[in-house]
Amino acid sequence: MKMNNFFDIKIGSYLAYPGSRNDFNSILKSNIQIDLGEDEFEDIDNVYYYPELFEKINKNLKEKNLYHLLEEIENPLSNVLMKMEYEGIRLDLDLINEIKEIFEIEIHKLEVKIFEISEIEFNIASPKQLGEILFEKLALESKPKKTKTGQYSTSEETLSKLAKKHDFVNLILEWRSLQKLLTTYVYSLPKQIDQHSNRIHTEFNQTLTTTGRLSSINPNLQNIPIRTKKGKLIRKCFTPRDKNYTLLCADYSQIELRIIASLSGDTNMKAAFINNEDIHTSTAARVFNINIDEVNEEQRRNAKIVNFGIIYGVSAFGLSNQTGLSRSESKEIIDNYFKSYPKLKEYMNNQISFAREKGYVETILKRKRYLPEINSRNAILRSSAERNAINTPVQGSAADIIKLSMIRIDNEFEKRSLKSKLLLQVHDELVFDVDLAEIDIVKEIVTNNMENTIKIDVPLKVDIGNGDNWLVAH
DNA sequence: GTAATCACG
DNA sequence: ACGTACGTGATTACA
Repeated sequence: MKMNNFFDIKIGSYLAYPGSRNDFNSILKSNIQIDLGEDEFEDIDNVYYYPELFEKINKNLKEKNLYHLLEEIENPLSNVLMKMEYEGIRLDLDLINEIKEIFEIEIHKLEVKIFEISEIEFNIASPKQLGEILFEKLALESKPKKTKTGQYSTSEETLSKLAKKHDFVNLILEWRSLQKLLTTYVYSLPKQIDQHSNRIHTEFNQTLTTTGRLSSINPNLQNIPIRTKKGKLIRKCFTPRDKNYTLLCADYSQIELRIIASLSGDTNMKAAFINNEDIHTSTAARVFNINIDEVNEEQRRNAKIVNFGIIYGVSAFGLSNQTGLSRSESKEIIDNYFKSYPKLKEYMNNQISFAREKGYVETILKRKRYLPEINSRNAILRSSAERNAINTPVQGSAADIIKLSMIRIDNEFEKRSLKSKLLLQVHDELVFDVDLAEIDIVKEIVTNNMENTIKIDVPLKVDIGNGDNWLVAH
């Protein structure tokens, strides 16, 4: 076969493990979006025997400008993920059993109190039964909110509003969060410890998300609790492999906002990051037209919500929902926001135009997401595609950056024959099991690669720390 | 199997 | 005039 017309695909050199979800065929389908039609092949070696397939792949890579993404990111990453899955992470069984006892005593107390008030035992976990108790037996609300299937809504949001007036609802909320922690983490994680390695081996899916992020299953180690006091106890159970090791956590500070600052080229937002300002405080100062040192907690909190909203494709309605501000106040804040960061509005409109014209949007490494509904006559579908057009380049570029960092860090570890291992990726964070003797060099390698592997128009900043468990390392 | 809920970035 | 934030996975209840 003549190779001159083809890119030199190094297929096979990376895909070391049979049966992986992240095989070459899946990567082509999801990340490169190559439709192989009826020509699907299971065994990667086959591609060498089917010149027409080989040609089809190369034609796609060339047309879509995706050779680099396949060759420099997704293929080598599959090998890094394989090693992370193989390595696993240690769970402190004694500690999680202590936590189990504490939680079980507490949840039992809650149940006694709840049934005292309801005067009848019912299944608190059943939204249907709970709705009937709350809104019929106890009649806590005159016109209760319903879900789309006609059931009473008992979501956290609905219940939190009710809880101000009725303490009973607080008991339900506490029971729910405790039940969640018990079933999803305390009971389930110990069952997932591998018999041979005594460690938990998650599986990373490289070919699932629409934006280029990874996902994690069996168990999902990308949603280990951290936001609440009790949740933090769960995170504390993840520990280094032994007393000669420490867990190291490195996370990007505000990577998505830095990316949108860079992509939009907005001078004001770029300046905030270049001057190492607190972005939410800076935003509050601009939006509310006050000095940085005059920003109060509430203003910063609202500015933070707007900053996130911008990344998601904000509307005045969505903002007022999140903040409790009125619709008109929200509109005013958003108007001020775009006056403060004028290029951002322009950038968002440009992304939408780009998607309408080309049918897709792309990240800084040319990862593409196709948005066929961007030209739909259905306003709901169209606005959804427009929000995707804004959000995907931001979320996806962050995924590009951390993926390339992971590959570089892995290469560096191999080159220096370090014992320390990359264990987990949580979207903007990497977790390592670090040999204490290597801590200084590992910190240097990790920070340097995460901050400098891909340059954008503002500095990337990494917070790094280590300790005897995942909670204190953070 | 789907809906509802809630854990994370 | 419309309905409303982006991306995931696990658990439980229930049709």
